[in-house]
Amino acid sequence: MEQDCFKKVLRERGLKVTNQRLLVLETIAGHPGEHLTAEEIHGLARDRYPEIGLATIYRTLQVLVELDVIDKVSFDDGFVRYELGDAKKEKRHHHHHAICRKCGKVISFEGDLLETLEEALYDTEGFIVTDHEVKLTGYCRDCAKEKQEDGRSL
Amino acid sequence: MEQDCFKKVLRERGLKVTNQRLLVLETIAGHPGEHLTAEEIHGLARDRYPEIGLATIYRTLQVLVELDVIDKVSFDDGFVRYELGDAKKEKRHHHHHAICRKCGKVISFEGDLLETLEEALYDTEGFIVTDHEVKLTGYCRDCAKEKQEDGRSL
DNA sequence: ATCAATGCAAAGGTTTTGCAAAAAT
DNA sequence: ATTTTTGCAAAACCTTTGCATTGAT
Repeated sequence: MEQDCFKKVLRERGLKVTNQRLLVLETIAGHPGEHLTAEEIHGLARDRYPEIGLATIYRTLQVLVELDVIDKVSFDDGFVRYELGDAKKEKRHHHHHAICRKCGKVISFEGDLLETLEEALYDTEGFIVTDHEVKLTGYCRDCAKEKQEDGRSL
Repeated sequence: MEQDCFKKVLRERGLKVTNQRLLVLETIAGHPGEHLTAEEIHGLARDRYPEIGLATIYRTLQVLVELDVIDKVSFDDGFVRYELGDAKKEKRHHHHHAICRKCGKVISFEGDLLETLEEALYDTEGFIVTDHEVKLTGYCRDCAKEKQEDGRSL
């Protein structure tokens, strides 16, 4: 059970197991593939626990990031977003994102290209990689089309 | 001359060539390899142009990003940072960053691993990549050592 | 002369913090 | 019983916006 593991990790660090912390984790885990903001998580969590405060969400997210349970991602739209970390489950997944500069649409995909890079970084700098993110920016199919049309009309 | 090219790009888009815009670009160009925040750029720009306002910095940065002259990067420390874009100079450089989770140190390095990924993305999704960033998080040499020691002592 | 860009100050929106009350160990 | 965590509200923070003035074409 995923939850027991989380409880154990909390206790190992001397942190307390609270309903709020379990709920935040469950909320994120319940929306796989999405990139929720703190406020979105707050909204979802309140469905099941109406008195939970936004500050608790933020504080819990910090804890979860620190414990490597979730990852922070940012698509440069002014929000920090969170998604379930891969580190715990398998050795390495490899979630990457392509972000449209025009409409902001995010395409997620997987790929395994970074092993050699990460090894080289350890060899040359002694840097130990615990997570990675590949962020591609550009134009999605629809916006690329529009952009081409705009160019013609100008 | 880099500046004449920039002036041309501005005029092509119907934007005006102002001292402030030139100064912001020069400021960023004058600090290669650094990842300046808006406020840092403001501070540096004011040395040469004391009356320049922070709002102008932000507005100029937006323009420069839109013109592909600079790139936005974020190291999840609450600041958006800017660096000179590579797109203009050569076909593709490939600046990547390794960010220490503990001390925040950023190691920049280069690598060319993404061509196949970008081609695949175009083939499957029609997504046109204009920029990319590889962000590795982990522990730098010093912090990795500390972390190991912390673990022992607990 | 026209229209965009600037500077200032105020507003906006996300995230953090202080503190008393509540909950977990 | 002790210590952490919560919730609320206020504060802090970076960034954007409104508007009159200045500056570029």
